[in-house]
Amino acid sequence: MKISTKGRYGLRAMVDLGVYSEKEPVSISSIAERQQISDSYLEQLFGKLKKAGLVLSIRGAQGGYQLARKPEEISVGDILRVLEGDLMSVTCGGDEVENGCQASDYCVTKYVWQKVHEGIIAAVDHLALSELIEQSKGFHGGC
Amino acid sequence: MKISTKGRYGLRAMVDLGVYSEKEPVSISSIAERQQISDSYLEQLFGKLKKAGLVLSIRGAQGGYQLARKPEEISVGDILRVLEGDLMSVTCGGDEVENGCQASDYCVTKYVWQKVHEGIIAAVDHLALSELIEQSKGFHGGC
DNA sequence: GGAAATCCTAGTAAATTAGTAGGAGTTGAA
DNA sequence: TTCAACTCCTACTAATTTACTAGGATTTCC
Repeated sequence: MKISTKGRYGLRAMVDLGVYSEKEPVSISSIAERQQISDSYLEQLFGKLKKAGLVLSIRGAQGGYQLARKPEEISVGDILRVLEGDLMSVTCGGDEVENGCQASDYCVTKYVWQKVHEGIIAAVDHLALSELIEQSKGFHGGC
Repeated sequence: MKISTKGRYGLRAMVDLGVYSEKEPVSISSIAERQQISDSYLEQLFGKLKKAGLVLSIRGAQGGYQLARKPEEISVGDILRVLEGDLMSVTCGGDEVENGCQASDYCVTKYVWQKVHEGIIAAVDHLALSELIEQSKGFHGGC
């Protein structure tokens, strides 16, 4: 159970974007350089983020990306859900009762996955991107 | 971000074990049959569970497995940690500050992974296997 | 017109997951 | 004492997912 690079890189990139795109759009390549992430990989992530309506793009020279909403209105959960897919997918049961669940399957364990899911969601949805951006602004140098 | 079959199967198997092993040891094959899981795959999982001290085994004919502790003293977290490895590993920073963390890496995001980790742990460590066993006993039929 | 950018899709190497296979060792019971 | 029912162990493999890379098409400012 771990977060993939999509989520890790993507979140870092969004914080970066929040810090640097207040006035002008920010290009993928500048984020990539600052964050030490491959250009083309980041491109893909921003494709998803755009499709999900979290960022907006300006094409052509001097173009780039900006946050689509105020960073207070974007939660970390919004970002991770786009990049990681469902956070904690509980296949057994879920919405459709029909599929998957065999007779001998104790669905008791489903309760566990729900609890875990709730724990993750609580952590991630109550945290706004703006908080990370603020922290990041007052933060210089290594770890 | 999802739980693998190791965690899902393993947890179900442990509940099954709790239900059926009160008097006699329970064989892998009987669990496998009830839970519709491959024998040899389950074997591997029980290898780990045994090594971790969560179950104990009785070899030879009429042998099998039993819980090593009272189910109230085994948390779901104990089980999942054994089977899934660390729940939510936060590579950046973590214990060693030295490795991985480059100059341009905003460690702000590390805060997020800690929060998520705490959320998962809270859900999973405060839930005893016994609770699932009880639920499961009063539960017959499909989902 | 050309450079700087987004956009889009396909491919691919590496890692992980999920599961098989096969055999060696142990033990209770017929 | 032999056999069947077990655990134990480890190596192998197929499928899936992850983490990229590559290359080109399109848009737009200067």
